[in-house]
Amino acid sequence: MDRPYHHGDLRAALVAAALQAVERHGHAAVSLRALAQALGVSHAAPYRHFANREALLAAVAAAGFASLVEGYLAAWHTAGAVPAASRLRAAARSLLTFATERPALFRLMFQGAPPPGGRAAADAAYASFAATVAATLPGAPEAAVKARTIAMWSTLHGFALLCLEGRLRPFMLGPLPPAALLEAVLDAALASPATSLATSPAPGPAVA
Amino acid sequence: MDRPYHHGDLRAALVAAALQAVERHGHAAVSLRALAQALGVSHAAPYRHFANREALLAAVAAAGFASLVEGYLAAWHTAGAVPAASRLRAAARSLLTFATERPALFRLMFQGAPPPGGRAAADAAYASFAATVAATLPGAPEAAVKARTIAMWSTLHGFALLCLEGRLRPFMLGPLPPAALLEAVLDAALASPATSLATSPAPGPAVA
DNA sequence: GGGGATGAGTTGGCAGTGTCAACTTGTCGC
DNA sequence: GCGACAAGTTGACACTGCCAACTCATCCCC
Repeated sequence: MDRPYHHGDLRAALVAAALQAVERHGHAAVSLRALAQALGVSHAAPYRHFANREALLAAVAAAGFASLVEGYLAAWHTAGAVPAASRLRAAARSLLTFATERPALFRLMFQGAPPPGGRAAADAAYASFAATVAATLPGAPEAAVKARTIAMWSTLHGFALLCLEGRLRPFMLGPLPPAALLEAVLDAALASPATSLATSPAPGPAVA
Repeated sequence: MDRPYHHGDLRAALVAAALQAVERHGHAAVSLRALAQALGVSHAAPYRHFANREALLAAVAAAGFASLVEGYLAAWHTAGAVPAASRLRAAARSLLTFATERPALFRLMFQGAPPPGGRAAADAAYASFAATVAATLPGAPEAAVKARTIAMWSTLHGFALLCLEGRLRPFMLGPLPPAALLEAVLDAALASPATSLATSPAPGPAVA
């Protein structure tokens, strides 16, 4: 049986294969030519569907974001009618689980400046996250909610990356069991400090 | 004037040139061949000093860590006799400054699993950080100190990366001025939640 | 139903990369 | 002076992303 001239849905097949390759060997090791060969098409065929390598990886990252919010919202909803803080904790835990279970994909999603076309998926994911955080702070002023959202995101994002990059070495933990560390970090992420929202004369971060 | 056969200190020259290239164009764009050409040596000369590209980049990252702790400790010491929390805040601010002022170098330092030989510099940097955090928590039990250290690191690390990757978009900040956000994140990082250090049956993070 | 138009896939090639093996050149110690 | 050894060179291989020119299949329209 010889393959037909037209593949059928090469674009989707490429994204799927690239996702698999990313998860298996990291996004640095994906080669368009290797993917094409694995799918039985010629080495230039991918360029009919993606402008370049980066565009294909952006599509993979978008799929990753979709999967991330799916798990996040599922955790949020199945947590049910427990206090809002507990729901948020459950959702945050699902975030960290995603990061540690699919490290290479997570890296791809958050590494490097996001490509122009790839911002939509990331923005949508942020929207879901922000909504759940806001739900735990009813009546708080907008600026305080936004600050809390980004602070919490920072803690979770930083911890996720430190974990999956193998940056947390045993000597840093000492007698502290990993599970306890996880809980402590969740405590830190969820704790709401008395945020001093007075504008102070400090250098601000670059906001793109 | 023709160059002598032996370069003199090609190794140091390579690291310096690579550092410059990283800061200018990002570590993905450094090419051993281009560096060699720029230094007036043949394309294979770098392999006399570095086993491969990764080893050279590891040396650059190590230099970055040295520079990072230099600035960090300077900020810590010049903060002087103010309360411990303020000193730590000043030091933390220097960390974020480093990240936003030298984004490409920071990325290189923390991205991807650290190479076997490149752990020493990162470990030394962590030691400085941990020492300053511990100084603000006199008398606290070891596990609590370690948990606080990593939680604080997570927040700072995450915020730094979100900033320098351009992940913080204007719509996420709304009316919140960047300087206020910075302060809010520092508040969150420095706040000490009532850490529940009881071991709970939750999946722990992978610790390498 | 014949016949373009057009999207999808192919072949071939270019420039550039990391890496290795074999060779040459300089330097230093005996 | 000479031989060992480190440092640098040449040449090659396999691989990559990307582009231009070409071919094939399909679909719409008269």
